[in-house]
Amino acid sequence: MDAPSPLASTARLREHGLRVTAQRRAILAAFDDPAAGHLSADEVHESVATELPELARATVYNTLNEFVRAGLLRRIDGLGSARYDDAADDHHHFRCDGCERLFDVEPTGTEAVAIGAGGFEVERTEILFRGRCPDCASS
Amino acid sequence: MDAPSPLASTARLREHGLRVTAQRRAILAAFDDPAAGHLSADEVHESVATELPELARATVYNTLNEFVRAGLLRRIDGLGSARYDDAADDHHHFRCDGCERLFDVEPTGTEAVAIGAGGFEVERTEILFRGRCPDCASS
DNA sequence: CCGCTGATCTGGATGCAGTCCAAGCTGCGA
DNA sequence: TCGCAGCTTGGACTGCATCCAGATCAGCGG
Repeated sequence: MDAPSPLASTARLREHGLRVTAQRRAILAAFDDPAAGHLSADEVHESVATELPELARATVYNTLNEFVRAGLLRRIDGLGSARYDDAADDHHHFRCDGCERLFDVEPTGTEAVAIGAGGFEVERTEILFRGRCPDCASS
Repeated sequence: MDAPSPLASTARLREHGLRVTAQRRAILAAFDDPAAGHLSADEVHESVATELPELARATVYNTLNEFVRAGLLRRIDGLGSARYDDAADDHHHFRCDGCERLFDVEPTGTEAVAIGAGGFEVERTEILFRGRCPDCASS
């Protein structure tokens, strides 16, 4: 298993051609906790507050956008506010119409999906399932 | 082919258990033009303005939400503002990272996609492709 | 190791999609 | 035709997100 550490954050930033700053390391590190998942900009801001109390909200927004552009994070829309996801492991999502929660899922048969024709160069395929989660299904 | 008409709008509203009002018919009719596609709330408001100049913005928002809940329309997030799509024909989308445009596509192999386990009751599967559209790919 | 410079950070103002609310209106079932 | 639950209105309001100008800093060349 890969241990999260300041070193790891620094390395990942450099690999993606980004300058390394304390702010960027802290923001990226907020996504190391696998239990956190699907953080909003304000949750990131809050999560980093203990380490960097001065961090401006604008910096969080700028940095998250930058990370998405660089391919470090994925942006998830459709919940009230934008949420972000570690792009490293590629999973997909299930959105419950009952409790509105978002779950990570790993569907099968995704390799078969393709656009027939048209000259589109597909770089990524995101699949969103909707319906009822196990909890809401039994009620 | 199915001819768009006031009658058709009225019937579709009733079928979905919705009250029929002039506002609702006009808003639903805005999606009859297949060339329009992916309308934002304000574009709907503008499109209906010639017929119903008094239509309140709040009504457009309320009604679009209602239509999505009823299954008449689909909501598309991720562009600057929310956009809406006729839910009748089920297609998927391609988002170009170059020009930011959204295209309708009809991928193959979608039937094979499924969530292995976990007790999720899937009602709908939305697939979003990302990459470069034909125009942007050649540049 | 030092200084430069363009990228980054700050924080406060600003923009704007979308929601809320109270009052008036209306579709439609009885 | 009548009544009322549900719809519409419009103006106020919320909150996510961006913009801006000045201060700061990472990283490179010397």
